[in-house]
Amino acid sequence: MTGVRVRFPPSPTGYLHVGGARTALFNWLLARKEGGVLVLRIEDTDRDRSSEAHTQAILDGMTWLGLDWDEGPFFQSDGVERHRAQAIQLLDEGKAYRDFTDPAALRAEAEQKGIGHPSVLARRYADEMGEAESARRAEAGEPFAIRLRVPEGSTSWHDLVHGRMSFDNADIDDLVILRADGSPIYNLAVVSDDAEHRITHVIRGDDHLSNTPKQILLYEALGLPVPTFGHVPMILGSDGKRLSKRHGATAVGDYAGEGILPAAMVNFLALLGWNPGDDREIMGREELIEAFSMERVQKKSAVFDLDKLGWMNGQYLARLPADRLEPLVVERMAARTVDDEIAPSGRPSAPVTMEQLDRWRAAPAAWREALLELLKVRVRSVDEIVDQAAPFLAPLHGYEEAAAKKHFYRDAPATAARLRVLREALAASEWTEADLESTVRGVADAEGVGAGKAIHPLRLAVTGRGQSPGIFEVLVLLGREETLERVANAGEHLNSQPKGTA
RNA sequence: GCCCCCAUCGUCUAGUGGCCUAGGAUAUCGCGUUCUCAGCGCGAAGACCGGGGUUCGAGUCCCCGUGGGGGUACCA
Repeated sequence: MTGVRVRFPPSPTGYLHVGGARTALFNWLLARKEGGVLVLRIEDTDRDRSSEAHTQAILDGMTWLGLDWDEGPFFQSDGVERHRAQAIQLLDEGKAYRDFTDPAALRAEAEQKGIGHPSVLARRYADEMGEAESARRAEAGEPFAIRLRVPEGSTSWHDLVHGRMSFDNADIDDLVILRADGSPIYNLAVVSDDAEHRITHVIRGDDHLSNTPKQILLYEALGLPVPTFGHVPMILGSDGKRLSKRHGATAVGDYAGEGILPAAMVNFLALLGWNPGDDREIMGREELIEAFSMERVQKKSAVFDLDKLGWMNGQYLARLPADRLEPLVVERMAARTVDDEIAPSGRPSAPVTMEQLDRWRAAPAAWREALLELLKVRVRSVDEIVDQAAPFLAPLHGYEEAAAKKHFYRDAPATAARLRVLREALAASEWTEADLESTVRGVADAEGVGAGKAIHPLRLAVTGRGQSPGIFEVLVLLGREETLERVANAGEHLNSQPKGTA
């Protein structure tokens, strides 16, 4: 019997957070591994902070990651009648009681009397009042909250990641389960909904560890089957603090926008608090599902390490076939396009001009794919590909300063002369990698200098940068005409430089 | 304050009493390949939080401390 039913219940108060995404992933992996069902439930009971836009953002995040769900999305708010009925049921059965006190006043009084839990006062008042009086005041329309009467003893469970867990009930206060305004409180709502959805395994963040005994008490009071719990570690920022905005991007959508591949993100997230038990790191979806097990989930919280995410993304990028990479590149280019024609190129994350985008689209597929083959192995994100593709798509707007200093201006007259020779040789050369190479090396030999003396200025001349893929591959893609023009431009640039030698 | 969880290289982790002079990955550094960058190959440096036990033997078990995290709401 499989019958595993898990759930992911985000609250739509923001975008899909990487922590939430990781929790969702573990649930998804477990469901897929066991042939079970993943239920998506939007916990929208906090009306003030919830929004439809956020709900959509979360669904989008799930979809982007490729985490599909089998049932839902359900909405917690749709269950309030049931929640309320269950609170009343507990009241009727004497497992809960009415609290007529004012929350702030009760808290103040408890503090003043040195009582840890305000609820002990609430319970005392309820008991002193008696059921008849309580019912009478409720009947009279006096507002009241409903609190669970926590029994004596202790509450324990076997946690899938922490093992045996046990809490003394004396440390658990009589939690409110229904507010005075008739709305249910979170702990009742989750329990009710999870039972309603026949959830068998509650896999959630560590931060719910101390909610668990309260919820178990609720299951028991309501006579509902208690699911299996597994509390996965939280994800922290680089400083060991809870991951938050100030650590940088925390929404999965941010990473989509930075050119991270969903497969890389999934792989990376899976390895945060879990490992397959061997040295594998790059693991595809199916491989992850196959290897996943709650037994290997870590107890220790993990730090979200951008460096490693970047490395992993680079691995995925390098392995992605160019024809599948192409649409992603176009997407990122389009997203970064600006109307300004003279957007500075050569700077990382520079805006993409319409001209570049148009040229890309106009280029033959074979050319685009050849370029991607060259670029994809030397980057960590799709956006870096966009950056590095720029010199191939638009005229140069200047030369990288440090590289120009080194390869142009150090001996400007000689460099200019050499570029002239180079241009002539190139003009006469066959346009294949091998021919270009012997042409360029031939020029260097003839001048009695190392090949680097020809190659580096040439690279700078045609790409405007000090770094690029192999120069001969670059020339082939750039084409004869464009190459000759750029080399000529570089020569002119050097001649017009008053700097002379350095 | 009280309750709870956690603790191996900077980071992700392997390790379930002897296989550990602690393994892998990332990041860092060096060497090689080479026209640069990236990649790739090779190598270096880098950790069992502290103290007590238990045991012939402890990174592994127990206790205390310390540190970090979470909870303690008529938030979710």
